[in-house]
Amino acid sequence: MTERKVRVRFAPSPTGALHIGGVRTALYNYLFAKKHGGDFILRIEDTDQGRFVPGAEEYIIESLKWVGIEPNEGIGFGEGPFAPYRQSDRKPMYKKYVDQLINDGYAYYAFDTAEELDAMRDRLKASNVDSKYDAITRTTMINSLTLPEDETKRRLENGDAYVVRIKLPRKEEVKFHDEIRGWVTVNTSTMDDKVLFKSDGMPTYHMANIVDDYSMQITHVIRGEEWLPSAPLHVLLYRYLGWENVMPKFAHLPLLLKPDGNGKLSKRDGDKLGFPVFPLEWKDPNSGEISSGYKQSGYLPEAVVNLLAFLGWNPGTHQELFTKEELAEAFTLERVSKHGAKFDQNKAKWYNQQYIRKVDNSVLALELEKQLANYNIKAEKQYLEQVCALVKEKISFIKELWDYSNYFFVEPTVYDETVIKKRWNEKSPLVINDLIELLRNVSNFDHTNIEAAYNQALERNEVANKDFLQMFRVCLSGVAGGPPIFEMAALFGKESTITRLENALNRIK
RNA sequence: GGCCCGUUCGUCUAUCGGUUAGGACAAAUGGUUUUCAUCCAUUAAAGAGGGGUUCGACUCCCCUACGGGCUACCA
Repeated sequence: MTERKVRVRFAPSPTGALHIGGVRTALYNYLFAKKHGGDFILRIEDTDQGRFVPGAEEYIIESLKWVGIEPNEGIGFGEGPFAPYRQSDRKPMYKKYVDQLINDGYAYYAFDTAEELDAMRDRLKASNVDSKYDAITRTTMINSLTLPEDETKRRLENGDAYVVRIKLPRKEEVKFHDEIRGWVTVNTSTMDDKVLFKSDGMPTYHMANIVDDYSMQITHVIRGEEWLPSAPLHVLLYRYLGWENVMPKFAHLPLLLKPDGNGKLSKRDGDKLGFPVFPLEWKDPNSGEISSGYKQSGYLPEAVVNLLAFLGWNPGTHQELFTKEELAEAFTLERVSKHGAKFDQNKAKWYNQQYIRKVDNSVLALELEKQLANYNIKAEKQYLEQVCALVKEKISFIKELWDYSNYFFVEPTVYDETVIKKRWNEKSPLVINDLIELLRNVSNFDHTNIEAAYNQALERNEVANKDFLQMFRVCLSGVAGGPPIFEMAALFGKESTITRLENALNRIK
């Protein structure tokens, strides 16, 4: 094969939300293309009209945009020189090649009805034989191989429903090289005469896939392992169409498995597993069921890219944090693992934490601002940034910003009971009163001065720091944990700090 | 059932015939933070089983077991 520009494609079907395994497949394609200075194409495989789900195509596009793995050609990303990129729009292109296969003796017409096919399968199953439409069984079925030539012609002219099936040799080894798994050999005796062209005039996946990859000059097919069994069929199609010299290289990715170790991750898992399986929130148009998305769950796209990249691939070094660019640089199909990977929530959380810490406070402030809007709270930008700086390393997900910072915006009305029960005593009101008085006289309300006033109040009442510090925190914020107390108070400001103490005094008894 | 692919700590994985089998997440313990989170240190944790090949196998071959995928006029 001559040196061709690397061109890869991600080719999902718009049958629902794109799940996270699909995003990983897209990512690996993207990384591979970037690594080799090639093109990454988005093609929509919608040959099954019955399974079309409205909104799914838009969802796929939005998802890819969110994670930042944008194709440079294809639906939703500027149609390139190989348009159209939606198989339903390419419908007229396929028939020609199907006819070519028939003329060359590699495919044939079949007129069997669904009932007849079922009957054949039942019959074969009953006699414990593999129930497939193959070199043997096709001789007992109704097709252009068993029908007289003029009868076939008559049926076609009459407009009878038909499909076109590939005519596989009875016994022949099909061998192909997978970039991840090495050589794979399958005998055609275990395969069946797959339908290439459906009675509704649409090609099946197998046919459309080969014609499109060929005509879009795809050099590498990087897809999920579920396609491995049909790869020999695809190899045969390239051969029969005379395209073997430009056949793409294949790489079948290991699957993403459910954490409980039972089966592959699927769209239907929705939220059942306790973590999102979709990049974006998805509302099923049929059931109305809403499934959460990584975005809405507070994941950063950079973290999703990084954690997905490591589910089935690793650089062979100890580095675990990679930017998209670094990934593209380091990525090789050679280092993709062969076995399925269970999704690990903890690791995902850890990745997100790492990325949140890297995010600039001003960016987090914007997110916090959005969350505050839900409560009709407005705050100054500078204040928001300072709050974010204090709480950022405590959170794992963006959406937790509010949970960890709400008391910066709303003065507490309830106080952590455990702490109060343990620490509140007859001296507490005295200390607080002294503290209020001392704080009133602090002119420069920064954390050192607050701390000095605090220590003075303790001394006056002969109270030990450890017996009161957390009490102080609870009076100010209502909760037992949080950022350094005096810095927190400094951010509240003098007025609010004093009000909070007064409120606590009135409410706690 | 048939065919294909796979199998290293609980999880993601490193190792490409010779290692005390390494790292990360999670866990446990201790320390720091007089809180939580962070951070630091420490601990525990793995080659599915059986045959070969070899001076020597986690690594190569075979068998078994187990896991996964496919087996539609779905992709």
